[in-house]
Amino acid sequence: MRRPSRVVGAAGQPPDSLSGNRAQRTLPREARRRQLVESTIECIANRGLAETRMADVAAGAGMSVGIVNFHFDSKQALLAETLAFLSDEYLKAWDQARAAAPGDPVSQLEALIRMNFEPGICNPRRIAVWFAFFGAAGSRPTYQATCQRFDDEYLAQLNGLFVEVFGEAGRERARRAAMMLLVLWDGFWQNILLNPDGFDAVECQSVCMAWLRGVLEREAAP
Amino acid sequence: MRRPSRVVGAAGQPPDSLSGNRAQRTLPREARRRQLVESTIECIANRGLAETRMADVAAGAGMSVGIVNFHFDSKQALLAETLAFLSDEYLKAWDQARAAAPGDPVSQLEALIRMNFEPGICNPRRIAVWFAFFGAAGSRPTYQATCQRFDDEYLAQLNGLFVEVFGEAGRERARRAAMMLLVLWDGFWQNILLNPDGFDAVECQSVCMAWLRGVLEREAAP
Amino acid sequence: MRRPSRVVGAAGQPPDSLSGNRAQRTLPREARRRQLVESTIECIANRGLAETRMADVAAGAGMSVGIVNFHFDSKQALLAETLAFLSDEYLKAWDQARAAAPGDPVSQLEALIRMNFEPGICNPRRIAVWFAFFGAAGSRPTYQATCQRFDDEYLAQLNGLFVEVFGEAGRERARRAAMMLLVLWDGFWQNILLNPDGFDAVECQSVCMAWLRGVLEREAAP
Amino acid sequence: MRRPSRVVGAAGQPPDSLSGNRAQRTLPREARRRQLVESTIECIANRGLAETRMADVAAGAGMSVGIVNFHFDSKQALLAETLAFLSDEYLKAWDQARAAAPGDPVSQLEALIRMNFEPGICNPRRIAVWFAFFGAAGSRPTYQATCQRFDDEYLAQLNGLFVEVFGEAGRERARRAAMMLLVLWDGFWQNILLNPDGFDAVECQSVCMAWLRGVLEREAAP
DNA sequence: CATGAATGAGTCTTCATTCAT
DNA sequence: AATGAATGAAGACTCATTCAT
Repeated sequence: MRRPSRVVGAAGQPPDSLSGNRAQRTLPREARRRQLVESTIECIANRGLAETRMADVAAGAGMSVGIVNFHFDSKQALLAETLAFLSDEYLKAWDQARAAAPGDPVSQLEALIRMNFEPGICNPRRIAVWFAFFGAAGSRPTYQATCQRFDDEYLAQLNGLFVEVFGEAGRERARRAAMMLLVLWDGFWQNILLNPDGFDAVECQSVCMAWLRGVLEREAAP
Repeated sequence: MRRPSRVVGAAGQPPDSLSGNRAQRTLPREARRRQLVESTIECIANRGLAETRMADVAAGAGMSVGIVNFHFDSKQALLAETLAFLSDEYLKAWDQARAAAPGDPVSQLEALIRMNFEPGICNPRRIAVWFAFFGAAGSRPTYQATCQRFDDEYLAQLNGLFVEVFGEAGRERARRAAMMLLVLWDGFWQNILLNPDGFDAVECQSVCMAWLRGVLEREAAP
Repeated sequence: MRRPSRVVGAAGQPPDSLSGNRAQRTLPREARRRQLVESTIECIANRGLAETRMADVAAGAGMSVGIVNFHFDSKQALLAETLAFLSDEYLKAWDQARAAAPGDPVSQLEALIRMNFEPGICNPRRIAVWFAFFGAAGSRPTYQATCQRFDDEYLAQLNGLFVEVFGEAGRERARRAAMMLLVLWDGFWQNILLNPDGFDAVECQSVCMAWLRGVLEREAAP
Repeated sequence: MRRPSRVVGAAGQPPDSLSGNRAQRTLPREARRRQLVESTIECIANRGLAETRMADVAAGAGMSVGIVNFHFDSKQALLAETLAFLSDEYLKAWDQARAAAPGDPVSQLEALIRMNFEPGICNPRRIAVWFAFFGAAGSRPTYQATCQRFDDEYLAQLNGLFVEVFGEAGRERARRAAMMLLVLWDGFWQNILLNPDGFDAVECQSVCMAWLRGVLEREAAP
């Protein structure tokens, strides 16, 4: 666990100093919030959602407990923000993957599959945090809403890509393929979390790719 | 030293009261434990794992708080038992599905797919509870172990069935198909939990079936 | 810990049996109470007064919890009875020691000193129980009263013996000697309890005897 | 997740309130711990060890329950600290008594006797607390260890003083005298606790002094 | 009489939130 | 803004006592 490292200037410094590092002393509001959210992610990954204390989060960020409640009205707000942060991170990775890939639907799909098993997105800590929220989502409409909203969006995009592949006549096939792909990601993530010895990201990715090839071949073949 | 909690019971009530929800005074040990586990499942489904109080569980079972700790040494023990109960229930459904189906591997696989989306197994309450435990598994080795042990077993059985289908030469294909099927179930469950409007059990089952048919056709075709 | 050994007849036996062992089935009330008191002493010696549970006492006596409350209205009553039992046991040992010794005051005093360090009276378990009650006596007038009443009696008797030795003129000396002896016993007991490595009963007794000899010599000498 | 305990404090009260029994908001860590320990002593004296509740201790110190666990990890830790505090207090009184007295062994011994019956050390409340711990010591090795360690030390010091008096040839007499004195203190304390009507500190002290004079005279006489 | 499951008030402990400094 | 001691409601767990069987 990170030791509390004073982010603000050395304490010896007179508080009324007008020197240039005064700006440092008060980090931008957003930077502080970001630090706290990342500490929250660490804590949840390490100890679980229910075992994450405000004090742990504060200590992990090298701040005092008071400051957490200063930046987030309540623990619930901090957790909601943390989930939003993860969602956003994933959304950005998604958009970036599409933007960086060639425009043809197959390349786009392959890029998304790759993205979903990249270490930055698909690592045990991140997955543990996602599932901590999923576990609470059953009884927390807020979390469920956040997750659902994104799912709808991703499903729609995947659907669009498969429609490009299968054509208008393959609308139903496209829909099912989109569902399959979305579900495969979730399922693999879950198994990477719960059965890390049996599943590793590289193989999971390759199974997804193989599935995609199969789907496309059957399209081409008959 | 504690004072007697109740010197005279709410004994005004006639013993032949019709309020049937009052549990019988004495019941077999296992029956009581079972009642408490089922109340726990209800509570977790309703309020979540972290928000489930011993008092809620007791109230849900129409008992007093003391009796919960009488039958389970601690809240953790109760939760562990609840997960074990769910695991066992699923295992029984699995075995029963296989036993009731014709012996050929395809029938067996179809039976398992059907089982996984049957209302008794795949309903929002049950899934919420499963995911509550998955969410905590990231930080609770006990839960992870319970989940992992079963996963290994199911993966092995699915693998065996697909080997029967694909033959010895298709060992690698069988392995991947087994992983795919396992993962599909998990992924669909997750989406039924998080996006109930977008996914319903019937359609999920049909997508799984379609996937299976596709896998088999490709086996038969070339 | 003794295992619960059914005192009553084998359960197979018809309850309405009129056979002779029926008398066995229901042990005399006093015998039952005595068993429970002795179990209480064991428990207090092993775990302490505060850590002694009614259930422990019952288990130690091989009975059910219900029977304890049947024989003693409350835990307090059981504890009070236990202290009374110890007091009585000590009183009997005292009287017996005096009765068995020659009538001269010195022999009587020596007999009492010997009695106070006999294994039946002065053993770590008994002492631990005594001090458990002394510790509570500070805040429990009932205990204090029991202890005080006996102390007064013993002090008076010792006083009488020393008056016999010192004569009417030595009334004050007798009073002080009596106090000293009473206090020596208490103090040695305490040290046997708290510092068993530094104090053993045999040496304590011998120091008491030496003190007594000293007192008597000084009487004889000048 | 817990709801805020108090959204708006009883803030109507002006900060310059005269209710002096309200502790200052922030005080040195040690000062707070000290306050709590002293409240603990009061509680044990009033209600006994087993009947002392954390809430009582907090209330007695004019603080909230939470702060007790903030300064002491558990009730056990608080009690252990309280015993340590008493031990330390006694040790200091002991050392101070010796330091303030003339260097000759007899003066030292007299000073120690006086100290042991001074109101600051030998008062009903303090004694009740000591015996509460002694009573629990039988089943709590921690307490026993604390008591024993000091006893050994005091016995050694007394032994040293009596050796000075009796000379090398009187080693055995010195040892016994040391034991006697230690034991007299304990015994008198016990009787002051249990039989306050029969024993008062002043007379106890005088009996000890008389005993000491007797021991010394016998040394001088023959 | 005897049993032991059941009851529930009481206790310790935790921790989100507040607020004097 | 920042700190961290302080607050106190809430929850897990204990255990004397009761009572249906």
